[in-house]
Amino acid sequence: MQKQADQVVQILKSKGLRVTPQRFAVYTNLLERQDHPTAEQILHDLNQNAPTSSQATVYLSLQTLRDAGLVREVLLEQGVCRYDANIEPHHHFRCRCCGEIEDIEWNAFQGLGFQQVRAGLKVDSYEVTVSGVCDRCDD
Amino acid sequence: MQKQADQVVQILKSKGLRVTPQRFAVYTNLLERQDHPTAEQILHDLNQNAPTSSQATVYLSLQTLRDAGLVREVLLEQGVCRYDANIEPHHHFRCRCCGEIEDIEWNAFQGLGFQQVRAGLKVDSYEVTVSGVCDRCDD
DNA sequence: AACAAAGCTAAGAATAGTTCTTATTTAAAA
DNA sequence: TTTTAAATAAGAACTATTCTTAGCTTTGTT
Repeated sequence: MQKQADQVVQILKSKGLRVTPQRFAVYTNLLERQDHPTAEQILHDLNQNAPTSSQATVYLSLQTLRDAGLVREVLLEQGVCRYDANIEPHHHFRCRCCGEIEDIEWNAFQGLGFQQVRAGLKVDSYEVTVSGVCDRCDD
Repeated sequence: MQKQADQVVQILKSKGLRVTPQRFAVYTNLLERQDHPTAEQILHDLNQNAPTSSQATVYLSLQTLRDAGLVREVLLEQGVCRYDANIEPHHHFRCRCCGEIEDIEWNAFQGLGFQQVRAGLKVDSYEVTVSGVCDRCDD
């Protein structure tokens, strides 16, 4: 566990970021979770026991981590910005019943070709967003 | 042109919506555009010459049209909700330089299979979001 | 043609999420 | 240590969206 913490410190430093307790807390919180929390949820989670980060700091930390490429935003609902510390390329599934978002591994959609995208567009990346019902809701 | 207006009226009525000037204006504005405007842009556009719709009415009209399945929301940037009157299944390309969003026809990604999505998930629909640089920016 | 009922709109207030401002504090390099 | 550039806290400000309430239009019914 201590080792993991050291790794996180190294990752942050390698991106040229100063390792502050707040920034560290935001990032490790995201790394530990499997869900895709909002800034608000992270703030609440961190301050549950003792106050550790102000609202502005959480928002700013998330922006900083996003700019450093350590977390990504997930936008699937209007007005809701979620965060994801899984920066491996992957896709998302969203249950239209409970709203839960879960990752889909990258190679679930092998063979996606770009032959027919019009010529002028230079493709950097892409992502598939799947909508449906998960097994928790579909009983 | 008059004919198109009649068609629009018929479409709205077929969804059980009353045809008010404001709602009609919002919908035809969206139908005429190739881009993916925000509520704010539509409001501005409609009120450019003479005041025709209040802010609340535009927002509510868009919600109503969305619930009726006549327009869809496009969420690709944090805090920005765009609207699209193209309800044929299709994908989106977003230029990371100018931010423009353009449609990609549905069959540009034929052969997407769902074999490897985990068993519990029931897939209703999906959509590919492509990020890159368009030819207006890449000179 | 007039009426009633349901639904719609305007205007501004309210809300939610996010960002900004400024003074203070702190991590990390010298 | 000392320095200094960067980060934080607190609350104000801002932006996009939604709500509230009163008044107005369609549309179905007479």
